[in-house]
Amino acid sequence: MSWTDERVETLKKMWGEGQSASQIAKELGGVTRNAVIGKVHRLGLSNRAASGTAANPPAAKPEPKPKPEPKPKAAAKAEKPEMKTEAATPAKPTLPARKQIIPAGQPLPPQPSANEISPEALAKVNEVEKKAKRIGLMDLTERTCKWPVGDPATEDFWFCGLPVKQGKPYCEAHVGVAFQPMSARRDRRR
DNA sequence: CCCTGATTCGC
DNA sequence: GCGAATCAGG
Repeated sequence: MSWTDERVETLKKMWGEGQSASQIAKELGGVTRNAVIGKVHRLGLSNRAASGTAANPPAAKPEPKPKPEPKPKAAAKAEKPEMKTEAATPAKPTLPARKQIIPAGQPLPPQPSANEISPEALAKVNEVEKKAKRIGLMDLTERTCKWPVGDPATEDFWFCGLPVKQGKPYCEAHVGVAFQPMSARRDRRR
């Protein structure tokens, strides 16, 4: 793939909209986020306002930075910065979403009531639940999907456990059914 | 671990 | 000009 006018245009547009390099790369296809970033720089449209990272407001780049020469190559990597700041997470005592603790056999009332969720999203969830890690409450971490599956009062209860969609408590698929846009949720039918 | 953008440098 | 590898940070 090469940087055709069209592709560059899309790149500019998306970058302007604040899309991440990886998203842009995904959209364009055939390129990696590195390629996108590289192009962005070459085009000179780098710093998108004062972003959270790479702060360099005024003049502050007189660091020639000779050459760290940080490549011992074949040397074993027995070095670990290890900036462990956060201790282990002791598992959450409460369920992340939806109240539960309902005796088995009872008609589960709310639950992510299907029916008014986009069919596509539901289908996706069904697929995903086949590959789910099926982890237990104690195995939940910041990056595991916390979507509960099954009846908590039964042995047949587990959490999705797939990688979360960064920031969100659920994986891609479950985010889809968990956070429905108001617009899509309201009055589907018709 | 996941992700971000920034830089370098052989091609 | 290009972008993988690397770096630096969240």
